[in-house]
Amino acid sequence: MSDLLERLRGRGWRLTAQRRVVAEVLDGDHVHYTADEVHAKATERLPEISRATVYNTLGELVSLGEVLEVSTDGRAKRYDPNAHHDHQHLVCSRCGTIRDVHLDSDPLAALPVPERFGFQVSEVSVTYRGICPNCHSHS
Amino acid sequence: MSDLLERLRGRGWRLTAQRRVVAEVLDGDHVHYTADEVHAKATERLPEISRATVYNTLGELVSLGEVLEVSTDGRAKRYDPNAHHDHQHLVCSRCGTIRDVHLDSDPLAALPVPERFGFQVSEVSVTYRGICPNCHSHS
DNA sequence: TCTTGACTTAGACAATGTCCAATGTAGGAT
DNA sequence: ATCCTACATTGGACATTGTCTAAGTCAAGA
Repeated sequence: MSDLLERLRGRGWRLTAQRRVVAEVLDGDHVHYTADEVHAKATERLPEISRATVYNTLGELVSLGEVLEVSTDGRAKRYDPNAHHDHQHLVCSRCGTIRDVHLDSDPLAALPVPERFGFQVSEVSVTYRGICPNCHSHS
Repeated sequence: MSDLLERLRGRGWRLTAQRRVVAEVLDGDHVHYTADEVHAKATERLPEISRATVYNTLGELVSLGEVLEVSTDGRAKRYDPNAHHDHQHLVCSRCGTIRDVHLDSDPLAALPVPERFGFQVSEVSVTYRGICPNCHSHS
């Protein structure tokens, strides 16, 4: 993730302790925290970081295309640092955990042109829901 | 939609003016209101209806499988009365309007079994995003 | 028509997210 | 090394969306 910080600095991002901490928290694969979870974890390393800054920074990372915003339920959005690998999500309807998954075929191809109603379609997201093995064995 | 009311009454639903009004508001195709929009429209016909009742009734309709809950952005959930026809959604990233669309192929087939990680997948939702013709011409 | 349990209500509360004015600071300029 | 200043951060008020509860109301069966 440190190359991320380099890349952003090259784009004129001012590098602050707060931004570095947020980026560090998001580091890793299969990480899907809510904004407040990111804030809680960031607070462990930088106790005075404010909620507003975390929201701002996450929003910037999303605009810059470095992080994906995932709204799986109607609850809090989750942030996915794995933005450079095309993937979709598999969500457990019981416990809410998320897995990244990779598809066989481009879901955009499944939408016939007449069904696009003149929209310039630029993005597709596919969410699979089901019960994860862990919840299933405990039921 | 009046057959809906009949069906629900058969399932032990007590038929009240409030529930009738909510169902009437949801009547129609390509209707995707938020809960508060439903409340506003319901208020036109039944001024004293409360927000809590609208939320309750929508929740019941969803549990009964008569209405779909759609969370397209991280904002308010929208309610889709077209629950009995399999379909997906196309959302305008600018103005937020939603169209129902129908796919060529089953999106479940695009997820290879090894990518299911032992989940019992029961549901798929596909959301396409883009700029609608109206927003595009006004840009 | 009476009765009763289900329904509705108003408003407090909770969770998530946004905004703003005051303050602080990264990094280029000197 | 220090100074400047535009950009970043802060805290707290506010907004939006949704949930809960206690008290009152009513649909529909007896």
